[in-house]
Amino acid sequence: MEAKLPSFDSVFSIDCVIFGFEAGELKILLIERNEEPFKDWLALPGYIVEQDESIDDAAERILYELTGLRDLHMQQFHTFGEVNRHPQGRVITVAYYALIRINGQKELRPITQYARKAFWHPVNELPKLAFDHSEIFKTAFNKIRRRLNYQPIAFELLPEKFTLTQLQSLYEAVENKKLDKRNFRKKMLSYGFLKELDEKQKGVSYRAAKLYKFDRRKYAKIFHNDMNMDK
Amino acid sequence: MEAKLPSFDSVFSIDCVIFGFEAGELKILLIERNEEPFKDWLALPGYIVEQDESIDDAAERILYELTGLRDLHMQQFHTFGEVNRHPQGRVITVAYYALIRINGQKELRPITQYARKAFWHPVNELPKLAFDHSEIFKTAFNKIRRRLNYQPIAFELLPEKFTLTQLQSLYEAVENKKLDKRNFRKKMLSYGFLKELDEKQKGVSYRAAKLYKFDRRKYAKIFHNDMNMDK
DNA sequence: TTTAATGGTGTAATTTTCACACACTATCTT
DNA sequence: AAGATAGTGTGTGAAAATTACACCATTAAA
Repeated sequence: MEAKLPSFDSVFSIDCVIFGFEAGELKILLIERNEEPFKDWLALPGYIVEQDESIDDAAERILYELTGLRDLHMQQFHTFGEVNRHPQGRVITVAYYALIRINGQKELRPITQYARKAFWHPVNELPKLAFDHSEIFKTAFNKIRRRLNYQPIAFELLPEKFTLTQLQSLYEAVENKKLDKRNFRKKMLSYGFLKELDEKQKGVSYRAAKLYKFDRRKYAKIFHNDMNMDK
Repeated sequence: MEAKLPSFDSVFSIDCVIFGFEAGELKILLIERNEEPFKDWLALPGYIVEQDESIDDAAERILYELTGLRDLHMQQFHTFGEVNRHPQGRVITVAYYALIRINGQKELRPITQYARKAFWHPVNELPKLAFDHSEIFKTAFNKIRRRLNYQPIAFELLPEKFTLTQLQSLYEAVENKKLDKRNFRKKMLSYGFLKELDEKQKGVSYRAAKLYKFDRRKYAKIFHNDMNMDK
């Protein structure tokens, strides 16, 4: 290979905005940094891309190293390239998001020393984050807020078996407004991609709700072209 | 500034997908390359980002140098980071799109030697392009096709004063299907952001159509989200 | 058995979408 | 000046989707 390309001290990085839903609240995954710059600050999980890995691969690796999480389906959403966004030099960062089930028991455990810990934090009361991560988060949140209405992303945040009320409260959390219960149910069920199970909720001290499951096959059949849920 | 960042031979580039609309056809701007690799191939206008410019600034500069076009409102839409997308080394490219009025007379004239010429080409019969530019184009086209239905991007492609038939034929070109004239007009006018002018079309050999203008103020008032095309 | 908490259900009014056909007008041709 | 040509401009009814709205049912705990 000829070395015709210029050689700059330029660096690519990846930052991840990982959304989860727990106790009726939307949360994101943060780390506590253990290195300069911004040592001790809270930040999005993020690090530098190696030369011989694609950015998609890098995103997976970096998230794993900082949080112990693996095999999520991450999605690139924006690239941030202001000259001074990193105090130590030119770093362009490609930002990814993913939506996952928190599940209470999934252990978060940084593999590298670069992060001291990783934990879930509600999106409503986020502190100031390192670098331009607050802006990155805002962009991500706007993206998923829109996407919720035409892509089946809600089901990635809920347990595999969920009640209609849980589904509704997720929509309410993301859109930040109350929805009408009857209309919400009617509409969701009318799509035809929710499979009613024979099971009921357990361990609640009130009437147990039916459990449902998202049926990916039916969904794909119904919206076979692009994943268009609206209109 | 401490030099803590690793020093890789990694390069950022920008590629631009510039859409225009002329004679009922959707077109994009291509260049003929004058340098290896892919010398003599057709490609999207694109080049390498300098160290001291933001990626948005770089996009403007690069488009200007390769095509002579300036001051378009470009929008980042995806970053391509496969390891081997560039035969000479690691190059991650941030892709932008813009929609502009072709206007027949806008001169296209590369400033650098890097492109031999720049010209409009219909999107329907695109040849194979250099690098992964065919894929980049496809991604861009899908983006604007969706966006057309919830953002006022059509008006950037039309002359300032246009007829409803022109507007309709643009929608038909992008969505690739015929629309009903009466319903289309009724719907467009019902939004309330088209301003009917006192002028008529000129120089046509049939009944002249009324001209309309897109009223940005009214649009902003009605859909009080900001007018920018991302999110 | 009562209470507290949430689950589950239907109908009517309104709005939006869609399908559909013909007369009008400006220009060009002969 | 008469006719041909080509695109402009308009309304209605049917069907579908959206909204507003209130009460009884079930479970567990007190």
